[in-house]
Amino acid sequence: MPEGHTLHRLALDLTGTFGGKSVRSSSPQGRFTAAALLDGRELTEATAHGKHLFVAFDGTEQQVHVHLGLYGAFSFVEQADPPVVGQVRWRLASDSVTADLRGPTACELLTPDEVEAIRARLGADPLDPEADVERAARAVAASRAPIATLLMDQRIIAGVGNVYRAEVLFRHRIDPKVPGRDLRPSTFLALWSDLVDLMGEGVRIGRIDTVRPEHEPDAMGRPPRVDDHGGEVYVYRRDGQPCHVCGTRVRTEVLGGRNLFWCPRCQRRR
DNA sequence: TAAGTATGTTAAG
DNA sequence: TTAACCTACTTAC
Repeated sequence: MPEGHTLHRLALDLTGTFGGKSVRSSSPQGRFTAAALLDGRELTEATAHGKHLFVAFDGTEQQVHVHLGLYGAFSFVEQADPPVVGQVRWRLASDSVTADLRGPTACELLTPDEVEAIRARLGADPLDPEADVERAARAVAASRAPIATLLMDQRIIAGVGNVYRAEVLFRHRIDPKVPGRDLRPSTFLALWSDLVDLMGEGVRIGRIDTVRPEHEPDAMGRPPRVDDHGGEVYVYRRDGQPCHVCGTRVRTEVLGGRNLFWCPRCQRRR
């Protein structure tokens, strides 16, 4: 379930599990041939920028670059040598833990220049305290594209995916189709600030929860509500169902090749 | 068994 | 703008 929070959490998990240890590295599926070059090396650190993961090893400048794509995932098991199930592109293992990577769009060993080239084309990451928010704000203010498209443009904001964009726009009652240039700068900064909070929470709890306490069903004596993807949300994939705030049916439409979800009543142009 | 779906990106047209 | 790609799981037949 890979939006930016997933990758940052993964970086923490990989560093926590394997950091400072020599690891075994292999590609059971065979498609990551460079895996063998890392076998026996010490994993120094894993880091994330947006939806990209980088894994560094002792004694080489090269890093493994992983992009999970739509359905790539790591799975951790506390076993030294579990049987391989399915298509395992990359297996990392210590004496006691094995991490298997399946279905990534990218899993490759890159030179420092190649790593830098990827980082250079990524925009501000809400999960990076050093992120250049002003640069992102300028790009948004200069664009005629809908804010819903801009939020997912990784060159502007790195790490936001389809769930966070729908949810953060709902939380701020913004019409997804408002052009970036028509958005007040203070509104964009409020969106950004909310993304910092929401995605930080996503890293901590490992899923996307965006519903404010006052809209929690628990507060009204109803059972907790968790959507298919495992989090609690206002509009994402809730098309046809009543808005949690006003009861209007949530709408969906394909925008820029992705499914957009919004409440036509709560999110009106103002 | 087959088809459809998914929190993404890239390259071709 | 569309298709292609990587995988696992759910739903339809």
